[in-house]
Amino acid sequence: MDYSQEPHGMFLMIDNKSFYASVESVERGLNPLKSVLIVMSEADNTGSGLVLAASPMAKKLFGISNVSRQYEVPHDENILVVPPRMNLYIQKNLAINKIFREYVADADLFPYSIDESILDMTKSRRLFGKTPEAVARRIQLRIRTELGLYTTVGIGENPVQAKLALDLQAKHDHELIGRLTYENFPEAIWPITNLEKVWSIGHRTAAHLQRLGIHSMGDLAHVNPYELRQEMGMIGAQLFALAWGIDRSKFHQVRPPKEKSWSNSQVLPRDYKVQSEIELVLREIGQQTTSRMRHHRQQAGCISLYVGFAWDGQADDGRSGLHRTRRIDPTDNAQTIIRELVTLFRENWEGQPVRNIGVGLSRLSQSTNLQLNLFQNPQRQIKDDRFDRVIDELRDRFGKTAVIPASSLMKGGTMLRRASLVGGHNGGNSFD
DNA sequence: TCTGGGGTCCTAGGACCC
DNA sequence: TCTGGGGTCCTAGGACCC
Repeated sequence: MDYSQEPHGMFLMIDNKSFYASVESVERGLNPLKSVLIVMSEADNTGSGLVLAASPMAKKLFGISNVSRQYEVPHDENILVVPPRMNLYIQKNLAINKIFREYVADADLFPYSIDESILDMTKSRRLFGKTPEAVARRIQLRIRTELGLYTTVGIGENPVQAKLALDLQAKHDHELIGRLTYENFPEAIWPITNLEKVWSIGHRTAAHLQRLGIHSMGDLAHVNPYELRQEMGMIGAQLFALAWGIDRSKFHQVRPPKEKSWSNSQVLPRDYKVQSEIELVLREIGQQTTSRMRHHRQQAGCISLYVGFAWDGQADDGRSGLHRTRRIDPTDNAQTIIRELVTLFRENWEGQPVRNIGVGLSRLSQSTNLQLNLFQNPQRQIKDDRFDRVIDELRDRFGKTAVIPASSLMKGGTMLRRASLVGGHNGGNSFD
């Protein structure tokens, strides 16, 4: 493989070790590496809590993993169980990225998720250390000293190498640093046989590769790339590049995509069988999603509805449900969007018990002035629109529970209970 | 596994147009 | 009309990530 045409930069992918659990430990004056602490979601719509994060010692001593269920967590007084405070984690994430900006220009910093960022240090590396590892240690120390948090760093010549170095090496390294280059890539990565561990290979793809006789990253690197592309489409071409540590797409894969849709979904506390109850939740979610979108001064040209059915006792792998999308005239009017959602639901639902409801808005565009629909009473439309905006404003100023539809107090409504959640989890304070 | 929640991207077939 | 070719839009569905 000739790497001379490939980009040779210096990228750091930095993540926070057990981020939520570490923040909670620091807040309590505990060392994040020594505390035995788990952050448990209190979202009670399913009745069973979810472990969002476990400290390294909680994982080691009690075998608790990040998405453990409540009932899997042993009862032990040595385990500190705390509720999530999403807003606090967002604040810490901002503080961390502020430190990163001292090492790279704004344009070379790419926050990837709440606990991961990519730094393109190709231009600035010489300023901060002799070797990439030295630069990484320096940044780690800064964050450790200022915020008390431990970070894990993957170093690569391109973003994908940095990501794999982070996931596959740094997390097991005693200095919490991993480094991949074009040169050491085969030695480091090809022996991997548990393909699911590799970023971008999920359960289904791993099984597909197994079926093709590909049992290791080395196997993947030595297939005929044209045949793989034939078999798996563009994914096949990407996987082949991945096996060689090549990142042709630059940031396209690793970079967090720009918001192109808004969606909300929830698991219901029980199976819903009554149409009016299902539609009530559907309206609430429609209202919520529309409200978020409008907050960003956008309107939607496409709506989608997801209705997941209750598990019927069949051992079917795939969960049954219906997913429908529909083009609409671009609008940011909640009543219009909700009407479309309900219509879509009624057209497709055949009475199955429902456990999961989701709403998506896409084909977004900047909403300018209200576009009047020719076929409806203009006064009514203007009034609807003004009403929506007033509600948004109240929610912005006084929180999401300031104004809720009276219908939400009815049986089946979940909005009130969920209003204080951030990302589906407890926000931890009243403003977000 | 008997249900967490919010996202994006890719593929394929049908409808429709010129 | 035993039958062209290229393109776009729409919808459904699959897969993956944090």
